[in-house]
Amino acid sequence: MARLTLYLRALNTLLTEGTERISSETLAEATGASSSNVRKDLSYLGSYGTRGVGYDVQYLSRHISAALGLTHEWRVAIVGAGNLGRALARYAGFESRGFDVVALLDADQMLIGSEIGWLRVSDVQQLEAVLTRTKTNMVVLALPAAAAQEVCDRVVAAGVHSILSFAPVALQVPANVNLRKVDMATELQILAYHAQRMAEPGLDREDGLAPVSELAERRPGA
Amino acid sequence: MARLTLYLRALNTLLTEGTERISSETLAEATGASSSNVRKDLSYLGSYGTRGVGYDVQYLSRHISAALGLTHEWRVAIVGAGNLGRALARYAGFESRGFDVVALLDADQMLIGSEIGWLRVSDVQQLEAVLTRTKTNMVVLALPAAAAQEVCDRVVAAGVHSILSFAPVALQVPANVNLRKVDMATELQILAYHAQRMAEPGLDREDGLAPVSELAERRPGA
DNA sequence: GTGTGTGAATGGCTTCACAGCT
DNA sequence: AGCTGTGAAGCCATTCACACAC
Repeated sequence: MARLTLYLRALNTLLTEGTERISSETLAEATGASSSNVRKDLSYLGSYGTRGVGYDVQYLSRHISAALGLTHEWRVAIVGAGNLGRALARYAGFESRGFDVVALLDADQMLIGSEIGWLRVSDVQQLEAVLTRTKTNMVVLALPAAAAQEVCDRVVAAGVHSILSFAPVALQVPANVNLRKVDMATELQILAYHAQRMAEPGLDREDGLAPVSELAERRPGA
Repeated sequence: MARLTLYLRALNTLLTEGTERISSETLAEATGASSSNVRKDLSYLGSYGTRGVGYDVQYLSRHISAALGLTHEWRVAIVGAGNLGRALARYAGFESRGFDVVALLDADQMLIGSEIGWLRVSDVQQLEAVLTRTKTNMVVLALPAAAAQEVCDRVVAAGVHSILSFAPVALQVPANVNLRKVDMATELQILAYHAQRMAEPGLDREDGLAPVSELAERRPGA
């Protein structure tokens, strides 16, 4: 599913380069997927390819855009104007893909009223009013764990159904709200885990221990 | 697997609160997983729980840390001192979990030599020297798509096996290198997709169309 | 009774392999 | 010949359900 967005990006790049046709194999290479993966994914959207030839880049790009809901205009508010919030507000990658950042909010009086990029920081106390006025339909939470749930509840109560959270906590939301989470520290920890496994000399020993017991026994009970 | 890091975080919070025991049910709520999920995950590390009682928080926390490789010291270099790179460099969440940010590099002469947080920006031309000097064993790529692959290759050649990329491209790395990707624009697009699906009035109609054909037919061929 | 540990069943995603169209 | 479209098979993760330990 996330792959569709990668296909779309690759296709748009190809478009600007003037490429007109592409095979599943080539598209797979460009996006890091497998060719059967590409074909299966695209077949779910309907059969837009031509056997023996490939896919028409422009035609395909248009259909994926439609399937992804990029016809809709998305108005994004970022809550939290700390390091991350500011970086996101200035990130050009959003605007270029149909996501308008329409508001930036924070609780810090020092920040409220200041300009970040082309936005003025609003007071999070006026969250509801700001979301309504700006017609926000998507919110990005870039704030500390402690404040996240409360703000999240208010965002939901204000009628926003799509939330992307960078706060390192498990937020509780009703079933009709769509919540996605990005957690950078977790990403690093997963890397650390794999790095450790790969460096582990025990991996090439030849007894028949399953990975499970191996892991359990490497650190005997404290 | 990513859940282990969430368990660990929740457990550490509980530790500071003085909680000594926890059930799979409670831990599941705190992390957004299911209780059978928690039990299965933990059973892979060995059987550290007591039937009818639950898990010992401190004991469990220690074992998960070990399993995740947090005994190792991780030295992280961030390549790219743009908005995102600077935000990451100042992000406190890394240091607190055993990841030391030891270098920040960029290609922009305007930035090289300036101070961000407690780091001085190095010239990416001296990448190899910096990585060696700082004993970096993990790299975060926070740079434009166009430059990502080249820098990535150099990082790999310099002997770093763990890379976290924020660049919106599919990077090619050898099999012995661990690469993870975080892509914020993709996250927003996935949200947009789901929001669109939920708003779709066609969802509650009663003909027997499978989702597949429904999607294919919503936008008839151009 | 309470809550873990774990086989069994389920469901989804990925890969394989090849028929069929150009 | 080349490449898509798609059933079939395989694989992994999640959920279910319950025996068992406390």
